[in-house]
Amino acid sequence: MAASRTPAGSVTIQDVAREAGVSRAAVSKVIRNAYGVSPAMRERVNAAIKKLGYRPSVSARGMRGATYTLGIELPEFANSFFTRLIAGATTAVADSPYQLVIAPADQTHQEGYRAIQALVDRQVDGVIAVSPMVESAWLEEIAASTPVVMLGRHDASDRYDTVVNDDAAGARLAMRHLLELGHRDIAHLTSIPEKAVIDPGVPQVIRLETYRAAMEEAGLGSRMRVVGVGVGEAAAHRAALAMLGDPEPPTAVFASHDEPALGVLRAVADAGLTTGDVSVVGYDDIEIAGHPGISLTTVNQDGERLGALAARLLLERIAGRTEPRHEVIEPELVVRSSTRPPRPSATSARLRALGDR
Amino acid sequence: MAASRTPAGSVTIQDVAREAGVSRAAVSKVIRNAYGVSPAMRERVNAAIKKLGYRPSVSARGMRGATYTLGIELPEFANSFFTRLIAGATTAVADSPYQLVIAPADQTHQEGYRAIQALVDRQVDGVIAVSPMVESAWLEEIAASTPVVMLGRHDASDRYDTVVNDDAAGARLAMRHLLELGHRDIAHLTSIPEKAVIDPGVPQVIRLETYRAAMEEAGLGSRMRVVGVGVGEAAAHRAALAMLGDPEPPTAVFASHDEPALGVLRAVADAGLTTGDVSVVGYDDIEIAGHPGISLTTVNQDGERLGALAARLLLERIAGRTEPRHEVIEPELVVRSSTRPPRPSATSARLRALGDR
DNA sequence: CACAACTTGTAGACCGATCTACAAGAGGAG
DNA sequence: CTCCTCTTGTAGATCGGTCTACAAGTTGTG
Repeated sequence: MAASRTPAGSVTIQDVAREAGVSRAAVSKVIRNAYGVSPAMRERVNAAIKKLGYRPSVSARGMRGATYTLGIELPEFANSFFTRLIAGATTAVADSPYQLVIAPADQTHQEGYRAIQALVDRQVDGVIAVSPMVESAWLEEIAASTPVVMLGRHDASDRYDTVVNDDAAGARLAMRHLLELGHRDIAHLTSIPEKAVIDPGVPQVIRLETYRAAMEEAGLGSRMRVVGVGVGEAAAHRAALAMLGDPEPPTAVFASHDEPALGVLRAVADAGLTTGDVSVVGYDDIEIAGHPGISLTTVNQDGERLGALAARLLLERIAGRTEPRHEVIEPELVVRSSTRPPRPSATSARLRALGDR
Repeated sequence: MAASRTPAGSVTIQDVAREAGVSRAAVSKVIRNAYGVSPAMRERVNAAIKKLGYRPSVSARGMRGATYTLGIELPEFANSFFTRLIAGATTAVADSPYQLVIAPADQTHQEGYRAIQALVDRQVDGVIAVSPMVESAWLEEIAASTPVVMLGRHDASDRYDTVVNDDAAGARLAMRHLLELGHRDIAHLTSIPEKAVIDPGVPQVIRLETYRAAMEEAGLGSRMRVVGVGVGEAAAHRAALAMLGDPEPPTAVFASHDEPALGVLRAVADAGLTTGDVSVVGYDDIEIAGHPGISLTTVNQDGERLGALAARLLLERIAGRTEPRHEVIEPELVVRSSTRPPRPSATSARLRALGDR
């Protein structure tokens, strides 16, 4: 009952060959721009292709040659930073014969593996992956047969390429900004779940370590406060509300990403406070951060540039490059109105009152 | 020099057959859960599969059978409504053997065709598409060989399924809300570009027509004001700024999507006004709309539900259903603080002054 | 005990491309 | 004119699965 998968309309290379009066091999040569084709034959074949509306089967191609498909594994779509990557990659491959295909991976731990494997199973010619959580050894195994570019990984393997922004530098910018404004009670809200075991080299970990180092350097080691929430705005909102209810709440929060930073902003508003009371810094510079209603100070890592660069590296690998490349992009601090100098006395009094009730 | 595409590690069905001491056909049966397999053989084969780490090649499978791949064509990632669809579809196929794969299509006109075609070329078992712009006739041709579910299309074909929200009802909710607040000068900002020729049946068109009808019904036909901007927040921002500079600016703006509504909000802030001066209503209820800094009144069309429903319909089609199904989801108005009663005298005076300078 | 019906596994064609090896013909050199 | 090289096109193996047809064995029935 199910419709036939190859209906009458489906035209194969054989049909084109018959129409043009040549062999299958000849048609194959023409569509691949291979050597050994006379202009006359090329023309006849192209005419036949056009006339019949022929489209090569990617599956059949994949069995021997290339699929002209690049796979991107993405762990999250809610965070618009990730979607910027796609925009960058899309434009980078726009006038290549390659088609981009995205495999969504849920936040859960195993999903990164599943999605990348699914792409490899589908014979993509190369993979760009954004899961910082998968093991390096496993990736190297994949990379042995399929070119791989990893985004946001600081562990430099010589089997795959990496593109990262300098998370240490970015986090330093954020912390210096808060310290220069005069903040001393600076909390860090990280997307690393409490008590999770995680590779070092993951952006969040580097941002966390940089926070710690900056606090120590400033002689504020005793005032460090790190809250590990998972992924998502909602979790950050809850954690921030709890934090603001503390007897001694922080005067500034540095969040590991913009998304949780939005949650903090929401919590600040919910608590009847403003960013004059509690400064907030994010990381990513997602689109909405610049909106006047949000106006979040954050660290910009140019997502489109990262995505485009990753795509270019992947194309180079496919073209034959084997020496690894590891690109680092410099982040920039974007100061908006979510960060202000602290109001020491008034604020702490007011917040203490809030904590008491 | 390029790495071999099928390295030493690549294990085929033949290897598994040898390891288990059975035929290729037997292994094939086991992995497809086909009839005619004894428990003993199943066990041996599964053990061999596990031992060798065998993964079936999707390309090879695609040549005869299924690829267990569902394709989603998406025109936009910046708009988080679209990404919600993915979340819904992902959960809907989570415990099916199918893998979701997304093909990005740029905003430009031809891109929808290109992306859908790319998916079909890759032998996906079914397609969910969100491009309202592609021609129905072309889609029906595609649908003849590959099951298709269209999102956000009101033209009910009997060759493919559709899932839409009731755009007319949603737009009516928005308009009624503004009218009940007392607004009379209501402008409509639509993502339809000026002077574009577009299928009726496209959500934006239906929202536009509903706006017109509501204005006429309320006796405000002469006060209709429609501005066609393209896609994107920035374009809406520019258009809104121009509109607010008018001698007689509107007291409320109904935008065809949340994204341009954000642009209007930004323009309102830039002009030194608030939503007390100019009310704004969007459509989609994207995540950020609920944030206190934005607090946009909008029409919620449950993206996740739409996506999940589309995926379910697609799975049904793949399973053999041939009668078309056309699902309509009822939207809901979400009132937040971006809509307030108009301030007739003060506002117009102030705005007029603004227009004069 | 003969024959039917069912179960279990295999052989081999097939899907639609790519790609190697080679044949036929054209042009050039000596 | 012969031999060599280069160009142009073809035949046919090959990729890794699926699936049909069938053989062999097992169980049931009258």
